Amino acid sequence: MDSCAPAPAKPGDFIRDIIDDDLAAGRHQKVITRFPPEPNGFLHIGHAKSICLNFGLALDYRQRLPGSGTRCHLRFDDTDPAKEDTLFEEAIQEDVRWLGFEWDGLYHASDYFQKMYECAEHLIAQDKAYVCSLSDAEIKAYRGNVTTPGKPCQFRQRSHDENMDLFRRMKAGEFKDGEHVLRAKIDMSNPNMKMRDPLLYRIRHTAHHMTGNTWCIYPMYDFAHPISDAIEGITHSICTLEFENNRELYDWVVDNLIDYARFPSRPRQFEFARLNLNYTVMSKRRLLELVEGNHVSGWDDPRLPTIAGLRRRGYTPESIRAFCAGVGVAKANSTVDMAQLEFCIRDDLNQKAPRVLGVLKPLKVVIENFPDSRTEELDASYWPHDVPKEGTRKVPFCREIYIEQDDFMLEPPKDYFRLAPGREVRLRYAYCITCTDVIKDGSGNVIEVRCTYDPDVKPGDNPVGRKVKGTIHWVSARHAVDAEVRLYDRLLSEEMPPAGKDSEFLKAINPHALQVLLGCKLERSLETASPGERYQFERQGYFVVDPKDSKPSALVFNRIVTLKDSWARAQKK
RNA sequence: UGGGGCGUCGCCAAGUGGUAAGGCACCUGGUUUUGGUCCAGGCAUUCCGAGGUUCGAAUCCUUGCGCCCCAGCCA
Repeated sequence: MDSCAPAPAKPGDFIRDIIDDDLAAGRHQKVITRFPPEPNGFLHIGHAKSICLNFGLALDYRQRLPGSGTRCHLRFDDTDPAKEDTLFEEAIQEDVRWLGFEWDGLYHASDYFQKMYECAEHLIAQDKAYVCSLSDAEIKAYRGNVTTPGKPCQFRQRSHDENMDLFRRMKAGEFKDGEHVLRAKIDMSNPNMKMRDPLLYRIRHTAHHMTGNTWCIYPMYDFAHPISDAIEGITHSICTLEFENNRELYDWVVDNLIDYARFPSRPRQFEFARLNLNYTVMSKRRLLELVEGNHVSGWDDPRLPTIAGLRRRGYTPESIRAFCAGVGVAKANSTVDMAQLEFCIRDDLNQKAPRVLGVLKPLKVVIENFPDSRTEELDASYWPHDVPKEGTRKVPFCREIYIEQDDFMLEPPKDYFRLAPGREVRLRYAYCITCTDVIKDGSGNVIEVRCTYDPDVKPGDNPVGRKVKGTIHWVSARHAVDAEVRLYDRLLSEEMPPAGKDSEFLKAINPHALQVLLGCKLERSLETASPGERYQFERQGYFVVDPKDSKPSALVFNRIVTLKDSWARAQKK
């Protein structure tokens, strides 16, 4: 803020309202949040919403409460050794940083395994937990269902001593996976199914990527999460709506341990609606299926809504943050329109991406009255009049050029103002040309267009006495740089993937989500474009030099997003 | 069916008893050497429905309806 004008009424959201209230009531003097991914997959744009919320909260309140210790942790929720991996942890850290956030402390739930174990023994000592030796099928049966209360099993009566002995032997590795579990002793007939003596620990003879073989019993999420939060002094533990039922258990765990464990805070859980986007999939299961089933090239495939995918697609962190801010934080389940995300990247790149000329589907044009021996070097601005930036390059103009196939029509409709037999168009930054003839192949396809140019109208000038409505892009045939261009579009061709539990959604994959174009003709200046650089190919869209596959000798561009195209939209009607 | 949540424009979303913000999308028109950008205008007499309280209700009460979540030794 460099203005002394009163800050505009901040949008705010219900979480900030709660925090403001907590601060005003003196319940907290600082705010500590955390972003707690499980390292078993890549982050996607839904996580970005949570990241922006949690880290954003820390940033905002640190400003308001300087020196208070307000912060946001990154914590890996690594309580299930079978699914988690260091590989994912590295990718997650890279993604969080790329989005523009830095954590105040990196933690693992596994850092607290010893403490959690002690808490479990404490609960046993307090008769608040017991070792249950039912099979998983029996546990399920005893739990009842949403309309039928569960019922206690015989093991619920075990003595403290027996429970303690069994639990210690579980830890010592005396039992096989599944033989016993530790459960909270709460209420088997509680209307909230999460409270029907939930499992706290299970036996897993599996090496953990952080703790190795130190443990063969691992805490469940509902036990590990509140304890981790409380140990770290988290004040506001923000999660998604599906955990609303778990909040009662979260509170039970904290309340039953807070005096014993002397937690530095009494954290509270708050739930907000996770992000859903149409024309794509966001669930871990579906993303995993796409990757492992080789339906995409990997976690960073530009068709995916993963952070890595969006990054490779050419999205900017700023655009993703703007998107998250625009979407807001609330409690109603919702599905945001992909058009909103596309708007954000166009809006950002409009100011950031230099304009260049590139012909994707080339059609040769010969300008008959332009000498073959001549080359003109024309000035072309990198920026349109409305972007306040300086910079130009020279583009060579010759007798033979390429234009876009879509910019020529044999029998154009009246409102088509590009090139057609007898029609005149302006070549961007160059001359006006008139089509005098076309050359077709054996099957009647136009393979070359013959034109003449008006030497009296200098590049940059307007012809006198007539108006030339259309301007098209072009590239000098002799100077063009060949490139591969990957045209990306929405992952799915349907707004919502079929609901099926299985792989139904695969049928909704948009076959045109990736179209590879070879032999595209780009202007000479792009020869030295380097990986990660973004450009606007005028009249077509925003493109990025693929960070992985592009080589100086074999350029590869990814289409980030098309430009809005009111002509194409009008055509559909 | 028990419990927990949620229902404001096509999609998000403010609003917390004083007479429906904003963004996206869409539609009009203008500017334009990008059919881009930008600019101007339009876009909910009504807030899931029905009653009620009140001078006044999206906001309070009652009662329906709809949708989501919970029956993993996943998170």
